[in-house]
Amino acid sequence: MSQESQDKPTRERILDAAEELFAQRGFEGVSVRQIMRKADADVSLAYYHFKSKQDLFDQVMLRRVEFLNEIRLEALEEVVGRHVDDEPTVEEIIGAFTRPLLQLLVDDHEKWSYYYQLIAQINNSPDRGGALMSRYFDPLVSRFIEALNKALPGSDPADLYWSYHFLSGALTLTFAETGRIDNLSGGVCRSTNIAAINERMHVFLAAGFRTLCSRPDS
Amino acid sequence: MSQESQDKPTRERILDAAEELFAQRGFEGVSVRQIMRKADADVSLAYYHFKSKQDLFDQVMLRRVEFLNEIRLEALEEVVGRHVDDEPTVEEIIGAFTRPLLQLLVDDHEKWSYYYQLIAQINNSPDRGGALMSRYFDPLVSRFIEALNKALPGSDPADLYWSYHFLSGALTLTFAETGRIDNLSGGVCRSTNIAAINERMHVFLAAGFRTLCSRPDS
DNA sequence: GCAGTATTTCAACGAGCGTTGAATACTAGT
DNA sequence: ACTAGTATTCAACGCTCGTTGAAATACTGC
Repeated sequence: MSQESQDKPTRERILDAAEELFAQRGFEGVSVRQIMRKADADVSLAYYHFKSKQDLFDQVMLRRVEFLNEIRLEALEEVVGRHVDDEPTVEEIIGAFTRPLLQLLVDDHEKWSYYYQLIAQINNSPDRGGALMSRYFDPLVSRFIEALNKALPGSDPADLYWSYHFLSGALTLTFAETGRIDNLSGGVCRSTNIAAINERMHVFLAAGFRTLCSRPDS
Repeated sequence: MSQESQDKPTRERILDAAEELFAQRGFEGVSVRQIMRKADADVSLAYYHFKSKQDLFDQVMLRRVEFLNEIRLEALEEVVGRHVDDEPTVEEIIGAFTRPLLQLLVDDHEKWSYYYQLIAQINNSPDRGGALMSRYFDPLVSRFIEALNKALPGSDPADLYWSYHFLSGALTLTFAETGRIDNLSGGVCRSTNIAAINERMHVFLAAGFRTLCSRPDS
């Protein structure tokens, strides 16, 4: 249980409650009344602070996305700046893409885990998932793919985009924290073990990129 | 638009309509009335053929899962049987895991695409996704991981399970057909281009498995 | 202490929700 | 034609939904 009804402003309490519930049950799976019950505030306050349920959802998304894009872009620029004559490696670029996210999860799991779960659901939602993810993340992603293209010279663009697609799926399922790997592995692996993920994810993904994007032309 | 109200039995028409709508908007995002409107049948017929909305959802899942598990197990046994003295390669095993699914999508896209989208959503649903996926697929997945363990002798089990986790994320996002890669790539790649996926997915994933599961002990 | 604004409470609206029971139509077998 | 079972229609139940308007309160600067 998360402790609500602190001294936070009402608007933030609503956003926190909405973030958690939307993450777990989706936009349609949660009612405004349930959100406001969790935020410990009257139903109609939702419509004082936000225009509609949809607007509340949008504000939940927007609250954190800009910060995420900033720190990931800084991480990319950092690894690029570290190389003056040559290009960064695939591993370094993918690390810049994934590590800032994992670091936030380590620093403040309560704050970020629900948001990541929400992103995971949206990324895999056939309804409007593609459009939403593109709107919020594609400018950043294009920068990363550009860098990867330089690190893997002569790659077929389609190979690069499909590689990123596989990366995106692996990353967001990891953030969904569904507990399935806990069941499957009989406890050997845990969804919430960020250190274990941090050791492995970039290794797996960089190998995929390298092999798919460096194969001989077909 | 899919053509409903054919000469199919009512129960199947309901399942078809429910499958499509659940896939696109999730369990809570669709009402029984909407399903029955699409199935071109009276609302109460849903409760003649099924016990409840939840039961209808379960039957949608169960209708196809057994067949999927059968053909994928056969594909695995086929590649194992092809090797009498040695073990199948990682590529062959992953191909047995993914190719039957892709083949069905090629053979009858109308029939399978909504079901795959539903699986994609469930796999990334923090609420009950982990439990559902484990229930339906883990017996089969364990067989594949066993085979992969033989193909990658001496692997750390945690590396194997995490590798499968990344595979699962990449596979289900691909099945979600969200159209995001269409946006991102500016049309270079298309979510529905199964041939392009079939060329690339097993290459990317097998490289990930090999590299992560064969690295020196840390 | 008062004006004015920002926030919160209360009560209600029409609509759609999941679900049910009773009445009707259809399809065999005798 | 009668019956028995299966399939379908119709009307309705209590409930929750998203949203709104007006009244009440709390807060802020003068």
